[in-house]
Amino acid sequence: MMQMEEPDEAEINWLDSSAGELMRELLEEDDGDETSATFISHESSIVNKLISTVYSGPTIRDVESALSTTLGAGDSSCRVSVPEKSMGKMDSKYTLRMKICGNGVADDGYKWRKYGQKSIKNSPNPRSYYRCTNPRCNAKKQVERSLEDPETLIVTYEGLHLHYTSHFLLPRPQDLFTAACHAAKKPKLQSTDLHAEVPDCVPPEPTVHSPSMLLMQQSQAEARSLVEGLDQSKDTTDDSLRHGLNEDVMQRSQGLLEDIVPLLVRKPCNSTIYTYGNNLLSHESPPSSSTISWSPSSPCLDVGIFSSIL
DNA sequence: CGCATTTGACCAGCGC
DNA sequence: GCGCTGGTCAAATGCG
Repeated sequence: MMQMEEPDEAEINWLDSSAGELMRELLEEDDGDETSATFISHESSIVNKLISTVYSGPTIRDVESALSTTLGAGDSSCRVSVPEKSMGKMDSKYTLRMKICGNGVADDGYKWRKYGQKSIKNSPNPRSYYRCTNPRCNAKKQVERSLEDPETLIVTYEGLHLHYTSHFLLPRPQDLFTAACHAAKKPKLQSTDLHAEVPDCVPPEPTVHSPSMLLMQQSQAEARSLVEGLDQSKDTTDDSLRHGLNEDVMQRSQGLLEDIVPLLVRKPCNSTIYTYGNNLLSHESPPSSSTISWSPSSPCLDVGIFSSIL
């Protein structure tokens, strides 16, 4: 990995301790022999408290983390880079530069509605304004072609996705089979259609290698990784809570990082060479099925865990 | 018919 | 205060 700007350790530590303290506080409110049913009844309050307390939005660090762990080896048809000017900013607005992928659309796993287009001064390329189609979500993005390289899109994300991507709604493996069959029959490209994400690498048959199944496997691996991270970081975590998390996260989580890092950033057209700042990196090893990395000090990914329970 | 996109109008912020 | 610019709104239009 290249030289990176050090994260704000003080902020991370504060957020982490806040999350830990809140979790302990919430657990201490329990009577100790809580059933999973009552655990479920506490989910909303736990999630709300955690979100309102520790979630400060996705950071460039999260984007970088996702990039560093999810991209494998391959061609350079699609690249993602984070401009250095965005580094170190801990707000919810960040800019990505990405090479135009096969279909020419910067699909990122979310469904966006275009609400405006504006020609920008000193730029021959208009800027398009998109808003997440989910009414509960305030996420927005701006897309414009780079002035220097017309094949590069400059995508500025703003706001948070407080919901699942549509593929989260494929709740069970048996449903995935049906969904995959349906997807294979429906060639229309949707921003949420995984065929648009990986158009050349997946056979249309709903096999275990179909996009949905791969995503399911990856998501479950991610969830497993996250729960393990929770296990290790919270020694005082109640067993029933951990069990409930395990069950729920593993059964119902259809991906976690999507709420923070757009899917394209995580899996940009199955490409494997990406840039970060001015550095070009290539990965020799193939993508693994369990690609997410999680640090207990990352409050944003903590939210990923609990939002998956909603 | 419902939904997404287009596009001109409108508004707010900023610099002079 | 005025003009410029970027961002958003909303009616019109297109498409499946």
